[in-house]
Amino acid sequence: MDKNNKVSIPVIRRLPRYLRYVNMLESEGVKKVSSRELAELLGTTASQVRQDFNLLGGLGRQGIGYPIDELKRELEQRIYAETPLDCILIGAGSLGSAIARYLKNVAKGYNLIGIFDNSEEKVGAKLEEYTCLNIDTLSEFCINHNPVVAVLCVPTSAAEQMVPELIKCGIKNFWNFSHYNFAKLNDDVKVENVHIRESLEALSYRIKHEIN
Amino acid sequence: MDKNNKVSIPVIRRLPRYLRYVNMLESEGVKKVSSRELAELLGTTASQVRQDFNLLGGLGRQGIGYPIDELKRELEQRIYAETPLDCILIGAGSLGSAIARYLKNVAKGYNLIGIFDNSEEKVGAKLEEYTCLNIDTLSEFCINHNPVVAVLCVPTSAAEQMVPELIKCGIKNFWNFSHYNFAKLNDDVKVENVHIRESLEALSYRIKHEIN
DNA sequence: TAGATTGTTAATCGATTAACAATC
DNA sequence: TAGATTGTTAATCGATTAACAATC
Repeated sequence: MDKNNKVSIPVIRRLPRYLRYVNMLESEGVKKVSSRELAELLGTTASQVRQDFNLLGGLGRQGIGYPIDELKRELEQRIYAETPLDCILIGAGSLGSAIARYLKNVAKGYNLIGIFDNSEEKVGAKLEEYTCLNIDTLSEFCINHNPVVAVLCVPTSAAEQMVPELIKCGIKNFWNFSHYNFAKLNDDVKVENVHIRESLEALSYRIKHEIN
Repeated sequence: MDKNNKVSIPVIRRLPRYLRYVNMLESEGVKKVSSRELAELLGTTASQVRQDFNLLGGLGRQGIGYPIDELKRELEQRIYAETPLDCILIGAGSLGSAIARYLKNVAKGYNLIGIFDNSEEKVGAKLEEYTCLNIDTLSEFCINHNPVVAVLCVPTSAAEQMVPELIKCGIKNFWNFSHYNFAKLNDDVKVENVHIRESLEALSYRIKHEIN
């Protein structure tokens, strides 16, 4: 919509961060903030803050700064879906359980509507008030409930099988904790990867080679 | 050590990915791979693969490609610590439990030596064969066992309190799942952030604004 | 030899930072 | 008015991609 096309991925990844700090400042009763102050809090530059906020539509005022309430409203309006996004979780292991809990109790803009697993011991179990469903019932579930996001908390090999099926079910958005590679997929499929292993290995690399 | 200073953060984040694919190819019995083939698998460019692999010290051979076994050896040698890095986990909630499990059973190059929490119900409980310890015993534990990495699976407010204490205990490396901001900290402190919330919010932004 | 593919330099692209006129 | 701070353009920086001689 309108000029959002301008917003690049690096900027998008910074917006939630800004929102966190804006919320923090608001809860402290702060009414306005300058790009310099915010940059200092975040450990970035005032230039970057201004460049980024500019995309939000000129909320700032010369000599004054940015009004917290407007920043918050604008950021929330941009980030959160108007109607919560219905999502399903695939994989009810320990990570899946943690993520289910997060989606249910913390995440804004999402609505967890089902949890699936393929193992006998998991199916039927309770997770956060959800009964874990058999993966075989997935397509039927999707026809009835039309989830828009799938959260992948399964091993990569399982994701390999699941993803084509999920896409067949009409799901185009993925929050991916597996290492399944969406690279060569359709352009209209959106994926946010959380690659825990790669993060941990980057850390050991940096420790070993003293890179900050 | 030697020419590793050259390796930039973006490259470091790609190395674990290369290693995954190299392992995959090896398990399929493949003996050599060209930059073009690997690029296709990963969804990147042959140029980037060659640039990156060049930093590993010229393993490739013109007209042939890169030998899988040497690639694997070199990548592993770079990424994993010679001696596993002793680490402690702070926060035994559902995410902490999942991460403990991962560190114990999956992660290479790390050795989980203790789990801490501040809540009465958690302390004394068993997680993956570890008995959850009281956070008050942290500094004593650190004096005795000298962990080198702390994994933060606590809320941001708890991290705010904990981090200075952990640093006082001599810990300089952090795998951070909280939103505590290390920005203005000492230069010799290394942090890898896994910001789940920000990833999820970036996804909803992209869905809302149709950005791929 | 001819074909393939590297290593590496050069060109391009995009993101970050700096600068400064506009203006509150 | 003077000081502060924005919005925005220009400069810089770094990362990615392209090109090609070297060589297996």
